[in-house]
Amino acid sequence: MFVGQYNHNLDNKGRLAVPAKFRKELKKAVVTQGLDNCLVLYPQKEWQKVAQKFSSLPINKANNRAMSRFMLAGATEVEFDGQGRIILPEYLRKFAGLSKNVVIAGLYNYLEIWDEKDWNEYKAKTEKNSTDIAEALSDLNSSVSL
Amino acid sequence: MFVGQYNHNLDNKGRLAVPAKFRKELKKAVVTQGLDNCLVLYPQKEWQKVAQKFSSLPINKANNRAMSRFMLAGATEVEFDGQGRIILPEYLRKFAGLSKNVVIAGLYNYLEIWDEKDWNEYKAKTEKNSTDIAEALSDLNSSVSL
DNA sequence: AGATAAGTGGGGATAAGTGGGGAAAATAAT
DNA sequence: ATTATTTTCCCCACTTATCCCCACTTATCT
Repeated sequence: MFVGQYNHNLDNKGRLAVPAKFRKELKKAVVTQGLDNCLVLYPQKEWQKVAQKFSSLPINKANNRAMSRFMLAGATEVEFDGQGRIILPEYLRKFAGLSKNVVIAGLYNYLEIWDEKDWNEYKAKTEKNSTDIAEALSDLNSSVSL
Repeated sequence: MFVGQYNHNLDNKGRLAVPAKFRKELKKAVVTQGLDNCLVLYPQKEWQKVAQKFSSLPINKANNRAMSRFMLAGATEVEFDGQGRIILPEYLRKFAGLSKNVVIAGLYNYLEIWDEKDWNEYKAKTEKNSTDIAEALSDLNSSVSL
């Protein structure tokens, strides 16, 4: 499964090299918009599950419709070239505010793609509050033990 | 299981020799960010449990996402080279403020990795207040896990 | 003190990441 | 319909980082 974070560069053709360790577990993948202004990359299998979930949400709630459109309509299938790179279409790069320096993070069963600057800011914020967040978590869900 | 503390040196390639006594019980391991600014090293088995929990948190809550990113994206699978060393990636060294002198402490079912200076300060502080801290501990007898 | 194991440091081979050129395909224009 | 222009894709080459091995130093055990 996917863990860790890597700093890679987006070249001027919109190509992004997926870390070799992740690549091995990925043949086909789907990239779409994620929360907190990042992109998410699912292996084909995981994507099926996610898409299923969103498409089966009751459509009477406005929030459900919005979320489904966000995730499903924003999605693109990506393939790897000989060097293990994928092409991120312009609208996704724009959405996530990607310039050149990009962070690819493994979140166990999927990947996230961030603009490096945003990632660093988010990380700094989280680390500063990590103790509080951890304590709040364990209040809500006592089964999470560190 | 893991007990005791060792002072080791990080070389300029980011490598850290794991104490031989610990090494014997570890084939594969995962290092990630811990609370109080240290790194945590889990044996593969322990890690599976932890990762499972974090990866299955509902992603609709901001705190859940933050915590998952902290623990999962902060993690790295580490392997031992012929000399029993692991490589700590730059972002983890930076997170824990590791320079050269490092303390590796066994906490029964996992290891902690500290910058030596921080460790000494933390130790001094807690030893001075140990009785107070013990008093404030909630029900050690019940199922509370630290 | 000698022997053995553990920890530390560095160099060379190999793989991973990055950038760019050119062929093929698609689209658009005459 | 043919040509021209743009876009996509594949391949090659370079640079940088990672891994593996060897050698030295320090500590531990008998």
